Amino acid sequence: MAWKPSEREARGYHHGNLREALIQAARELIAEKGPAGFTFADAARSAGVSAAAPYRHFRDREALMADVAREGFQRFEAMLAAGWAGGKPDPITAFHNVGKAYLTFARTEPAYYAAMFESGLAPDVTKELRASADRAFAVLRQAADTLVALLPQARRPPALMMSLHVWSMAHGIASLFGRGDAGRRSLPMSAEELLESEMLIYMQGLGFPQKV
Amino acid sequence: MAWKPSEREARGYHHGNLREALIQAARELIAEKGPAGFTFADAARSAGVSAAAPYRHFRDREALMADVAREGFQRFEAMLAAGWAGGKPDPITAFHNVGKAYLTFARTEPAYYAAMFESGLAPDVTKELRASADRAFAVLRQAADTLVALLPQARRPPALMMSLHVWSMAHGIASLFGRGDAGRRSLPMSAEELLESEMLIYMQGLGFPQKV
DNA sequence: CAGGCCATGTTAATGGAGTTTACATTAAAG
DNA sequence: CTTTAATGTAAACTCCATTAACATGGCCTG
Repeated sequence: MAWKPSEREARGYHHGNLREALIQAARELIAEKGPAGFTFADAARSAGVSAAAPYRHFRDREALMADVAREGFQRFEAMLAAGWAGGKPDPITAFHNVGKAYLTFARTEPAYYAAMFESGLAPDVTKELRASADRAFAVLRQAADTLVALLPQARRPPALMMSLHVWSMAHGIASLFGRGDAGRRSLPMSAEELLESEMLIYMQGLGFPQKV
Repeated sequence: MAWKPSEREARGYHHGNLREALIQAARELIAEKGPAGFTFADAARSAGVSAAAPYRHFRDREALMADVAREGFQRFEAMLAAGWAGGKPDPITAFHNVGKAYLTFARTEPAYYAAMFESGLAPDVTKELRASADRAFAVLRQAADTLVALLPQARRPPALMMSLHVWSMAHGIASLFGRGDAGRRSLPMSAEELLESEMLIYMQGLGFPQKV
């Protein structure tokens, strides 16, 4: 009775990298059925191991979710930083690119995005989670620092406030219209166009010129 | 063997208004443990009936959630409309009051808000749900109509776009900073102040005067 | 290269909870 | 008084979480 000899042969008794495999499985399940749509046992099944195996790597389901979110924030940070591109070609264009990167991430990585923002996870269940989230926000914050420095000192808004404003715009649009999932609202324009125009008007209100 | 005679006497064999009682129970459970934090059976337990009773009123958990959300959108609409107050005392002030009402709703009715926006419910699982959501948005939309009419025709933005922008701001802030739940990020200012300043800058960008 | 440690998985057992079907009771109508 | 639809109940069934006891094999040490 050779019980699934191929699988066992393929990976042996030990999985080799179960931790990452579980995170990957969780991502796929979240993408399929939402952040509440999987159980610890489901993740184990998807990874091809017994239901007890995950306990060697994660205390419980929430710990697994927290690690998915942490990984997500790391990639998010990288994506926002790539959008900013050190302020090239000019700070204002680069700022808009950060906004685009935000929406691109939400659309191309809905599973990470859901784990990060819609899983009901407290931002500081873990020191590491909180830290990675802060690092991602810091990209936005630092971009805002650069931008306000372009304005005459008398009319500089607080950079923290400005970064919170832009974060709320991007997050609002991503949450409401950002994902391709069937159920979303239809729009007369794309989420990207919507955010672009919103940021444009906002920055006009702060007295930025359209271009540098 | 008088099994809980008092309760039975109090309501008789039939509950009388189980449907509403289940919605109420769901709200309390959502407020406690988040939109994923309750089951059909939990709701039944909270309402004081057996686990199978809810099936007489709702096809499944999702149908119950949809009705909570529908009720939520109705109250939401009323709250936004009260904030608008027909454009009194003046349209710009009234518009800001709509924003405040949005945040107030998110804070004072976190259960409704979660069911409406964070439950993973598709906007059109139900005709009624979709309709009630549209009616709530229509308040914002109509306020925007009134506002753009204040601008000289040459510089009028599309009112639909403007309403989507403001919706995304309010929703973004409510989602990120709006609830008192322990886990949220700390801020240098209140969510209300943040939204107020954001809308102010945005409207300045559109060329609105600070006051009428 | 042998021996043994220990991280990693497996099986099995237990307890608890959710869902669902078949049956029971009440209220209201004829 | 009987019928019938609405409303609940009870119990079977399935699945999940969790733990304990055992198995495997990679890798360090001598």
